[in-house]
Amino acid sequence: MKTKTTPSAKPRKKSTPAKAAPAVESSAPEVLGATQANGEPSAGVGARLRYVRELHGLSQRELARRAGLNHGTIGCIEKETISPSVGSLRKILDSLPMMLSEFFSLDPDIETQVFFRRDELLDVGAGGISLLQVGRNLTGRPLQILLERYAPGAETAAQPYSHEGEEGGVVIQGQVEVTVGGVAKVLGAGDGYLFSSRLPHRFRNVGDDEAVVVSANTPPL
DNA sequence: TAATGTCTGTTCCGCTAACG
DNA sequence: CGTTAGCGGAACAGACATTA
Repeated sequence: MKTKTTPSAKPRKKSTPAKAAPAVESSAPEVLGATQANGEPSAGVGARLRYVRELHGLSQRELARRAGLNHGTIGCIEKETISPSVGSLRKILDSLPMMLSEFFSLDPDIETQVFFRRDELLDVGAGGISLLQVGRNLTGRPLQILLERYAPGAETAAQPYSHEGEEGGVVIQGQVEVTVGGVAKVLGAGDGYLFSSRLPHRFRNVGDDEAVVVSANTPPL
């Protein structure tokens, strides 16, 4: 259909930028396929890239310009006719900006989901604490909503910890000792809290029954 | 008409097998 | 073990097709 009228007479680069980036290269072929490291099927790199690009309102050419790649390469990646090297993908994501881990945690099918059934909540908790997150992927979102369940005696950490952000919530059931900035308070059903996450804080179920808290965190932990 | 996406042909690089 | 040729694939430039 389309014929290339003149063979490329321009001198080509001795090495492509992607392959010249030593920080991300290894001797083994390092390309990115359509499955995650854990082997689970996932949206392909192409679908993810298209999703992220459109999320940022960029055309293939604009994204290519920012990343220092050819627009045809972006198109091929999105159509999954090629698997980008880690170097190339990194350049693309750096131009957005986005981390590789964020990119591969994206699920374009879920990102647009508005309503979540109970069994669709993602449990991000551990150690006697169930933290059911609304939405499986919060990339690009400033807010995290959790349904927290604490087994009797369960605590978020042995020592209070701090981090950037704000958090607040309401105790639905049970007795939860909330320690913020060295001040401890036992909250019961209907009680709430709101504080800067920069203050050292800790949660502990001091009751005999399971404690339930609905909380909001920004940014997501 | 400009912007955008797709396609084709070419070049270069890395891997692998064959060979000395 | 080192070298070399062949092969596959990433990335490129540029042209064509589509759409607003």
